Amino acid sequence: MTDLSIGRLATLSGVKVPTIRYYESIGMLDAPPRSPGGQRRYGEDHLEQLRFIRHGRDLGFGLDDLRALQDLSARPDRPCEEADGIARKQLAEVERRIAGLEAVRRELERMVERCSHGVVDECRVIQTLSDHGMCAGEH
Amino acid sequence: MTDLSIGRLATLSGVKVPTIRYYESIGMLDAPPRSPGGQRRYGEDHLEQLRFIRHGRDLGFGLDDLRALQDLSARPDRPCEEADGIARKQLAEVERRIAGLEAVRRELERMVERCSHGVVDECRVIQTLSDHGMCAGEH
DNA sequence: CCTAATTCCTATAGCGACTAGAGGTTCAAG
DNA sequence: CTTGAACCTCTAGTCGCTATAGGAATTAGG
Repeated sequence: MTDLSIGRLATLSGVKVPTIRYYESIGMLDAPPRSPGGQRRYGEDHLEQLRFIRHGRDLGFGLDDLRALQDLSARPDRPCEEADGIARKQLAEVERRIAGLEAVRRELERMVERCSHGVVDECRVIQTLSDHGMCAGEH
Repeated sequence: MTDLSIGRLATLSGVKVPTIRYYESIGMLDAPPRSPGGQRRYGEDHLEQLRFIRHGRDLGFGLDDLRALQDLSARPDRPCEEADGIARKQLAEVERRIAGLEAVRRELERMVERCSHGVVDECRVIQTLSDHGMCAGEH
């Protein structure tokens, strides 16, 4: 029975100490038992739980979605439609964000490429931001 | 001399009314004169300024960067190096974000594709989040 | 066993960039 | 002149943390 301090758990999970306490405070992570002096003492199960959250966050899931996915993973006999739906929704959102950022990247590239390195008055960067007509079709 | 209400300015600029007031409160947008009853009355210059901000926000610039760019655009005789630098920094940031999201998209696609639509216990979505080994190399 | 350094505790406030709501006032159309 | 939409200020909330203050507990070394 491993007996991890919060700092050790932070190192092993890649989640910072204040973030772990924050997760506990909002009910994302189970509250662990405490040492005689009142410090948190975690076990393997907490480490698992925290890695689950961490991985989900890295994939861009919101904490609400992760709570739902956590609840589902605790009920292995239920159909996985809901989990699948959450993942698909997230995939769609990520694709939407990529598409938006690609458009942004193209416009930024045009800005930067055409910059003549002269004075502000002729600067493509400032001009692009000022001339709303150049981007009217994009948003 | 156009004399726009805040609602009209919001419609013309695509920036919401509370956001316009927020921009004024943080000094992003010049405070306009007021009607006898105390309501804001905007001119063309404010519309220009707000469109500049809006366009910059759409391109992902932070308000600090936009403040700097605004200051530069008011000094047309200065070299545009700084503006160029801000734009390049933003382009790099956008490229970084796209790369991250592409990796996320690939992992989400694997999750969703392999979902067998069975029960949670065999669900690829939940498994992927739980099995940290599957993603160890990616973050 | 004692001390010093490190880690831990709670509680509160702040970040960016808004958004929402309450409760009241002004304006413009009919 | 009335009505209802739009406006006003102020405060608090959103998301997911992060930072700070002021202490208490733990651990490593001597």
